[in-house]
Amino acid sequence: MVWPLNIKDAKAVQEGLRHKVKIFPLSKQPRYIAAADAAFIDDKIIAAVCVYKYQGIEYLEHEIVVRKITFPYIPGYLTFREGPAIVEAIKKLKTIPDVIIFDGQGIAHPKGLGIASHIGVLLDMPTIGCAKSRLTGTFKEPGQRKGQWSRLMCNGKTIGAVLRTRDNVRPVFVSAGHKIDLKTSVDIIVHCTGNYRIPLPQRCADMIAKSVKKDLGKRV
DNA sequence: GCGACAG
DNA sequence: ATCTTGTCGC
Repeated sequence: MVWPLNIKDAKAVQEGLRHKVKIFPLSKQPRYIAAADAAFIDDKIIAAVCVYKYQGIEYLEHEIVVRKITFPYIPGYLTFREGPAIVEAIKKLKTIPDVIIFDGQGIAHPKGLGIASHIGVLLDMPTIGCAKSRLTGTFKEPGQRKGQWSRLMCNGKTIGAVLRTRDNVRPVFVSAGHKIDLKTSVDIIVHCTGNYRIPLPQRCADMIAKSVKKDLGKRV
């Protein structure tokens, strides 16, 4: 798997993959669900991906990958910065997840190819984008109660959902990644939500990445 | 040219 | 994302 190292090549890659994204409902309820996230320290990126059993949201396993950063953070090109390490971590898993949640957008992206959609196409797996803030699109503030959501719009099209995962807290931005649709994505995110704003598997990946970062920091 | 801008 | 202490609120 080759990754571009500059904006020019990255744009070409996005152009070649953007039309390969497929949106349709998940055929069956997932058995295993995973989530990925990353942390940074010096010139390295720490990718963490954890797998949960969908029924009852039970933790099963996690994998970690640490490698050098090869691309800067540029809005709209997050995949090229975090994708390489995250994909490696996903490939190390013993349990193949039925759907993967990403900390970022799915199709709610300027080119319709956020990190969730991009990696979904690369791995040919169902993926969901669950970002903590908006990248593109307009919306009305959703109701203040957990579970309430409003549509994220772009050119008259619904590209995602602004979902309240807890009462009176900032909403998250959910969008279909690949091989799934918005309704199913929202249902899954709601199912994975405990008493925190961030879905449990995603929160787990975040904590693991940060914990590894802490260890790498105190090099003994 | 100006403002926006996932992590 | 990351840098950072205490602090207000459920």
